[in-house]
Amino acid sequence: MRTFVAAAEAGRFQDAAAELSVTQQAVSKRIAALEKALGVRLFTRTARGARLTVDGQAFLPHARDLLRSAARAVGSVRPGRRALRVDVIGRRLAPAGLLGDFRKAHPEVELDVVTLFDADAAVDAIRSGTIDASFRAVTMPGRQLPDDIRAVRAFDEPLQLLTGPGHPLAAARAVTPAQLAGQRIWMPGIVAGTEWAAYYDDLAAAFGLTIEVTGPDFGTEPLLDTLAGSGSLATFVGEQTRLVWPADHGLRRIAVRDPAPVYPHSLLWHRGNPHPALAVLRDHLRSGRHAVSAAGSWTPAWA
Amino acid sequence: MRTFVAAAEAGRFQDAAAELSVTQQAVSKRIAALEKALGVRLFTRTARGARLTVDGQAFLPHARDLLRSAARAVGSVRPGRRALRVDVIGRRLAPAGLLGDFRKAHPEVELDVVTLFDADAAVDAIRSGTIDASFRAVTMPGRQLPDDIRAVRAFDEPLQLLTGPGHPLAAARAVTPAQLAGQRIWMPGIVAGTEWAAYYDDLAAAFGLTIEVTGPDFGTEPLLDTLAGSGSLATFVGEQTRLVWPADHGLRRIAVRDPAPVYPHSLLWHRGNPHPALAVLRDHLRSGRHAVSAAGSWTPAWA
DNA sequence: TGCCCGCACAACCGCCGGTTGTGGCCCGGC
DNA sequence: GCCGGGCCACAACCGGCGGTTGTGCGGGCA
Repeated sequence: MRTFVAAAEAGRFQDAAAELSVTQQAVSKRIAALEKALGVRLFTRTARGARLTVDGQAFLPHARDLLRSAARAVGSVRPGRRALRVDVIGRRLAPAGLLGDFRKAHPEVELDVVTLFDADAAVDAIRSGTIDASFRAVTMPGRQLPDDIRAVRAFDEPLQLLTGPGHPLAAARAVTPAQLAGQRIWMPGIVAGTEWAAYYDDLAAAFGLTIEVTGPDFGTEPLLDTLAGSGSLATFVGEQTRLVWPADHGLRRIAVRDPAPVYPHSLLWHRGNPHPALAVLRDHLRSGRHAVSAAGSWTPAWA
Repeated sequence: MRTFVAAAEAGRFQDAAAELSVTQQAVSKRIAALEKALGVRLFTRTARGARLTVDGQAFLPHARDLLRSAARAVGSVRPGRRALRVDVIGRRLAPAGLLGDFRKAHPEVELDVVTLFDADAAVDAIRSGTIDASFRAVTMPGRQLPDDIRAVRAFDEPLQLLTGPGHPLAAARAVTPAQLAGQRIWMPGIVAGTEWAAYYDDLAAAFGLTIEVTGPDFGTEPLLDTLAGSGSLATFVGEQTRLVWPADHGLRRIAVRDPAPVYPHSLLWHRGNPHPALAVLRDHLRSGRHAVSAAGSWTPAWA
């Protein structure tokens, strides 16, 4: 591909060969091999060089795109000056959406999103320089952040109740946490010891809820299927969580108010991290309308 | 890259090897070679398979992107079911911008834009199936379209006058063609015998203009430089033409009215072309607000 | 603790992709 | 019209890349 682009730009195989530090014959063989693989002729050979055919013209922007893609791929892991790397809890949760907004607002910033196992791994990765920042709960009960880690409360995300159409609360426009006492709240896939488990433990204790965090995580589709078919099960989802409906199950998202439980997303980073894009991200968080803890909301005491 | 993605998805080199119909050792060597080339470790090898490192997680979406890019590249020249291929006169002129809008409105359509030498080549390419459609002047004086070519007037693009700050008309908000009689209009790079030359010939004859189409085309930058430094030269540009200012030269774009010369862009295609995206493009042209010949505009008699 | 699964290393080898050498074609100049 | 030069294709050659088979090793799990 690189040879093709070089030849297209130079207009002559010989110049492309010089550019790539190979012989003209090597360029000729490379182009011939590419043409054979594609089944079309990319250049018309003349006595004064090689000009693109129509197929070649159509192919050229795709070839450039592929080279750009390859450069971005290398740039994402290049030691030293790699792209900004941010850890999020889940790809479909609010932090991931926020990073999507950030990407749109700053398309020039190379950004990679990863998901680490837990908050401890995230802190370790931040300290070792493996990642640049992490969206996690700022503090866990009984845990203390190391001195070299900085954190800001980035934004709070209200929780909503997700139920099937047969649930007793399905028709409600909003519910209070007190109304949920006694209801079965099912949160499979929550690993004990993580900040999510701590959050839901506190939430359950504060309002007398029954939250089942047991059970393996089979993915969202089976969860949604089960919810849709159950008349008694419900689960919590973040307000900004984007679900992919496998089909229309008649699922209902119901606001929770008085007080509204909100999940406190925070941004963690290393004190001495010099990555220029990190400052851009922090500015974006500050300048955006990422409201923090409106009145009438609930967060755990440790947040 | 394909091996990396397969291994990341499978979680085990052996399964990826089966998927790719090679041995496990080959996959191991490929991954090792990629890691060596990148200078980072992409997988952590365990007794139960291979899991992505943080670097590997960051790399994975870029690898997928590269594979998609490669598939698009192949798709652009795949004989039979290739992407929709449309010829435009110039990459910075209105038809190219229109196709950009079309791309945004229909991101699912694979679209390639090419530029053929002249209208005859475009018609030949349409008849031979090399391209699917062409934005060209629908008819040339004295020429007749073949029976198997369909054409619709797609949209008319008003011309503007482009001058430097020292030009006598630089301060005008609008001019009439009659005012331009005697002024030097410079249109380098227009090849005699093309529809552009015919258009400007007719325009010059209709209003007594002096249009110099001679001279080779050195690109837009030298043209803009010359215009900016000249107190007497001017040129025509399409209203929707996007110029790249090399620097702020104080260039002025001045509307032309009473009547407004408009360039009649048309879409040409082959009667029997079954490409599904071609119908989408034609629908897009019909449904959009691509006004044709408003009152008070001028076009050549042959349009 | 022993088995077994899964990846790495070693040795081997075919062929891919580079080189040098040469031929042919097209265009421009004399 | 012939000659010359520039540019690409073809041929022959060869080293090493990338595949194979065979084997070693380490870490879970019974």
